Amino acid sequence: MAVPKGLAIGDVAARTGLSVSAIRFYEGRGLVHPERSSGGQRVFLRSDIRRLSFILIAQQIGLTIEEISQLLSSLPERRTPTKRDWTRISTAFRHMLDERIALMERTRRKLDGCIGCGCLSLKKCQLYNPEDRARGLGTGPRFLLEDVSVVSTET
Amino acid sequence: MAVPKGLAIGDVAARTGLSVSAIRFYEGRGLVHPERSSGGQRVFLRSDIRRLSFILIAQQIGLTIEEISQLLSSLPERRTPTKRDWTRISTAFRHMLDERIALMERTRRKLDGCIGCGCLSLKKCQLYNPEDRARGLGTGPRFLLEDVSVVSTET
DNA sequence: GCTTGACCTCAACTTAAGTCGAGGAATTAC
DNA sequence: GTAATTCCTCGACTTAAGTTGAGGTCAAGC
Repeated sequence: MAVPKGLAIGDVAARTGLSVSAIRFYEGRGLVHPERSSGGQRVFLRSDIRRLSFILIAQQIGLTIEEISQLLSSLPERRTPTKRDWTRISTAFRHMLDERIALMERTRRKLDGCIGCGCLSLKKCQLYNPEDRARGLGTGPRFLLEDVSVVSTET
Repeated sequence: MAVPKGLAIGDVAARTGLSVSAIRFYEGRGLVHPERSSGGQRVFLRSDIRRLSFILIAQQIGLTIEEISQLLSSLPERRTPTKRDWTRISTAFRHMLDERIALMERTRRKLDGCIGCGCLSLKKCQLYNPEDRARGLGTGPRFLLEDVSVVSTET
C-alpha cells in the first residue's frame, strides 16, 4: 500500500538485469514509456519492470524488437496490465514459439531424408525447398532459390 | 565424362541461388576456395556448388558463418567430397538442430508453466532463469540475469 | 577488333541491437 | 554547501552477413 514512488533507470536496470543503455534504447524503440522528473530524469512504474522482463524473455525465444513491440502494443499504455492482459500476450507468444519449433522440426525431417543418401543434389533435396527460407534473422541474401526448377544438370 | 571445365562465379550464382557478392564474401570467409583463371577470374569446381548449397541450408537452420566454416573445414579441401563425407557432416548438423529444438522446447515448457499464472514475477518465473540465455544471435546485452536472487521485492 | 556483358577489387553502406564515451546537469550524502 | 553519484543527450563504434557502387579488366560475339 506504499505510494508507488517510481523508479530511476538504475533501479530498473538492477531489477531486470538489463543495462541502463539497453533500457534507454528500448525507450527509443517505443517499448517502454517512462515519465520524466522535473529535472528530466526517467521515472519508471513498477509495471515497467514486467514489460522489460517480458522483452528479455521474448528475445530469448528469438523475437525481434519489432515483433516484441507489436506484442507489447496490445498492452494498455498507462494502466498497469492485468493478469488477463499478460495471459493473452503469453498465449500469442506460445503460438509463435510453436511455429518456430514446427519449422525446425520440418527442417529436421527433411534433413533426415537426406542423411545417408548423400544427396544435397539440387534436383532432389528437400532441403533446397525455399518453403520457409529467409524467415531467419537479419539481412541475409535477398535472392533465394525461387527458381530451383531452372537447374537442369546434376551437381 | 565431359572434362570438368570449371564454372564462373555467375554460373555458380545461378545454380545455387546465391548472389555473386555473397559468394565472393564466402570466399573471403574461407568457405570456398575457387581457383583463378589466367586473367584472375574465379573458377569454381562443381563440388563447390554443393558446398555453397550446404551453406544455404545451414543458415536456414540458424548456424552462423563461423559455425558453418567449422563444419566445412572437416571436408577435404581439394578432393571432391564423397558421400561418406557429406553423411558425416549432415549428422553433425542433425545434432545441432536437435539441440536447438530441445532448447526451444524447454522454453516452451517453462512458458506453459507461466501462462495463466500471470506471474512473470522475478521471484518465481522459470523463464527468468538464465539457463541458456544469450545463446542467441548477435550482439545482445552482456550483462544478464546472473544475479536474479538479489531481487527481493515483488514486482 | 571492338563492343558488350561478366568479372575484378576495394571501400563504404545497411540492419539489428546495443555499447561506449564525452560533456554536462540533477540528486543524494554528509 | 559541496562532493560524489547517478542521470541526461548525442554521436560514434560494434558484429554479422552481406549489398552497392566506383573505377577498371577479361572474355565472347559478330
